[in-house]
Amino acid sequence: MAKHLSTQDIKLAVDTAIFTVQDGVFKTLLIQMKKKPFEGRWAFPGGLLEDDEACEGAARRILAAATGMKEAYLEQLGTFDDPGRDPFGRVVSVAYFALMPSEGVELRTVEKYADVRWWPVAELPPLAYDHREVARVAAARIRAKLGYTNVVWSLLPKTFTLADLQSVCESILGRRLDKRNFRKKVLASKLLESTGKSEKGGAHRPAELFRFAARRLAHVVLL
Amino acid sequence: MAKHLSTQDIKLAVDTAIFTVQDGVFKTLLIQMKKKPFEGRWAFPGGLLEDDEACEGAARRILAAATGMKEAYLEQLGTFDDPGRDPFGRVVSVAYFALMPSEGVELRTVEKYADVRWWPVAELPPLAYDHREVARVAAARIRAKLGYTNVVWSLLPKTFTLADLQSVCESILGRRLDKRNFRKKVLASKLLESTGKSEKGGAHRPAELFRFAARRLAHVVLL
DNA sequence: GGTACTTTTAGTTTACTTTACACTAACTCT
DNA sequence: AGAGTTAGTGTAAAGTAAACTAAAAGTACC
Repeated sequence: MAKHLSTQDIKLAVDTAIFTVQDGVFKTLLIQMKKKPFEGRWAFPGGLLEDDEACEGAARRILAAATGMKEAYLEQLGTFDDPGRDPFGRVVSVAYFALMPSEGVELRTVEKYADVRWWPVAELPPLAYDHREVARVAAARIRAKLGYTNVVWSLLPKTFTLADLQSVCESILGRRLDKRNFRKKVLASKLLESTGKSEKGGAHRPAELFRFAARRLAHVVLL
Repeated sequence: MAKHLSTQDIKLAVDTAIFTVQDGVFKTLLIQMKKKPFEGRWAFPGGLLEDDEACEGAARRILAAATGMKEAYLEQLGTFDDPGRDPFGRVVSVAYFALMPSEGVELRTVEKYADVRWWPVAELPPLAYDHREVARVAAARIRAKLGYTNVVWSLLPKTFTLADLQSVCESILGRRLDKRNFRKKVLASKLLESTGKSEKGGAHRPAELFRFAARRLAHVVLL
């Protein structure tokens, strides 16, 4: 029951929290803001929703603008709408999270921002708006999802070794896994197929290179 | 990068999908619409977000208006924003789902709606907007959540028998569970405590009445 | 060219978890 | 008192998860 007519002076924004694993560290992309009152503060990239634009489309737009990559796993995280979250007025944010391999990404600093960087998820700087909460929710979702789906493919390049795969899982979970049990489970899942090739280069036995049989989200118990 | 200034003629609505289990059937509350072009169609109750109102508050307001109940489990489901979802214009809907016991609920038909009814989730009528999709996502989330949390308390009255609890789980999952294994797991979880009383009334051995030790969301494997 | 070094690869045993399954107990109604 | 109905209980078998050690295949160095 509306007591007063809703003027709906509410704006809709989309924020995209982009995650990767780089050098064995679970990281997220933050931009450094220029405008007050958040001058110098870090935040997830985002922007207002354009007319007739779908939120997911906006999230992809933001993703491409920041990384130059179009291929990434993208999922809606949730909507953050605390009336006090934005000092400029009532802005409701639909947050998405994206997962991508770190290989071949060149961060693009655009005019709008002072800087763009990958930050270890475990050591984030103070964030603008309610982005600390967004980060918390996103990391929890990703960790959980790793356990009951095969999303991890979205963080790896086209081919990879079992050690690479295990390392990515360990980085996100923040704990070590048993190598033999890990290999057993992953191979038994039939999600991977061998490329026949192997990775040369180290002073050790070369590792077989695998690829994912299908890069589509499926529910599987992997860990 | 916005090509044109965002006029943001976008409106924000909140819809609340309310679920219960009644007579062993998993049901959801639908209202019948009066206004065209959805005249006669069924939909989840909802409405525009008021200024300075938090989405969750709006969801609670809608919940109370439809059922008279204030106590219910409430969780954000997701935001549905397909530009074509509402024929009246661009309306983005933040959807919530609620779980409540069916005992003591009196549905209130308000002026705004032609009718209000509980509908079996398995046999929904044609729905307005994209509410079919909302229903699908909500039911999937509830079923999944039943497996790794204790949300089921939100569907039961203060005291209940183990048979009641099992019946509610079965109704939502849509499959039968083994009585002895179910009792074993539930009792081992330490989530329940006995009230000491038992349920009289049937022409059979009376069943012990239990209550939940804590009515707070926790992660537990129950099924 | 041989030896030391490093990482990959593979299988078994043990503990635990899950599933399947059938009878007795307690009460009501006639 | 007997028939009918639901509540309440344990055990064995199968499957899943966890712990654990040694050989294979390459490179680097001498």
